[in-house]
Amino acid sequence: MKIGYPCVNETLPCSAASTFRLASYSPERLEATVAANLACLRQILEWNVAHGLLFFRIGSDVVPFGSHEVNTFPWQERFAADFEAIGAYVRQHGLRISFHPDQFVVLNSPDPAIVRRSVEELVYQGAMLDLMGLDSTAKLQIHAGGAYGDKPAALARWAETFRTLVPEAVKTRLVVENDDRLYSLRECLGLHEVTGVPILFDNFHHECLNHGEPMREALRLAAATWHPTRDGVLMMDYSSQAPDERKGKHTDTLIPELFESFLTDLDGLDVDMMLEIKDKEASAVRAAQLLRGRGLLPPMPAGYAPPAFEPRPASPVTPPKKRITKPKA
DNA sequence: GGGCGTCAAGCGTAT
DNA sequence: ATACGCTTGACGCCC
Repeated sequence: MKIGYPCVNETLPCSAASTFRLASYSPERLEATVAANLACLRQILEWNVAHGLLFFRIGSDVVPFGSHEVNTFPWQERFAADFEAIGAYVRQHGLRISFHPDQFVVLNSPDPAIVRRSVEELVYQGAMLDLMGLDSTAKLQIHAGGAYGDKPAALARWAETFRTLVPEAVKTRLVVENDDRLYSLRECLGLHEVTGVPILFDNFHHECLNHGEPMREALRLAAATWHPTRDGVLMMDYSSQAPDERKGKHTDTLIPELFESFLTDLDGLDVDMMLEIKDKEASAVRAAQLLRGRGLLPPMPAGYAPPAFEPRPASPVTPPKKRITKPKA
């Protein structure tokens, strides 16, 4: 089992997701930003190894405007050696890597232009994994997309796009995650049956949207869609409901009791677990400690001391930030 | 040098 | 009709 967290390390003083405004685009700016992002990515991966966290989701903005037409900079060639060096580090330490292209990637949109841009974004993110020399167990994780008032037709469109418009290099890496409002685990499993695409399991989304499958059973249904050698072990996102917040909002920090309860449902199934929790590596470190205590992760080297994180206030003193409505002109 | 409006991209839902 | 949330963070203008 490998434990990880997405995109951002809040301990390190660098960011692997620096970007800039489209209006500020220049080749020089692009080159400098990618160089800084890759240098930081390397630092994050080293920090993770030092703390026993072997799963990481890289942010979509390593190459700003990576699939935008404004970006004609030959970043693949310019940074080939840098990507390869990071890939060598990943392989050396047995790290698992994923990307999660964001909400604009919609393979089942009725709008061909949206589908085309979505495929281009997947090609961009897949190319980074290719440049790192990682095998097909490194994944690109997306959702099934919109419903457009007719989910069966929308799912059929997804499968047809996958079959005809998604290049082979992306197909081998693409996985679909059950979401919390539209496409449940069961519907994603239907997509797997038609296309063979593995289903990335999100326990929190499954709590929000399901057909009565118990967690233990749901985990096994998803795990069965992953080919052991081609895809690797099941990737999953772990989170839980933020107390006293809108339904579907992720918790700010790991709630150990709920996590331990989830481990009961896991019941020995091997997974690589991404903690989608607001305080990032702090909760990942705690989860890893908890798992080591149960013998589910190997012990850290003698003398290892986990970092001390500032305990967060139990409830914010300031009211939640409210977006100010823009006054009409 | 702090505050805050705004940022490439889509979709469904709440109000 | 409009605003919001989603992996939100951080850019960059304004004072």
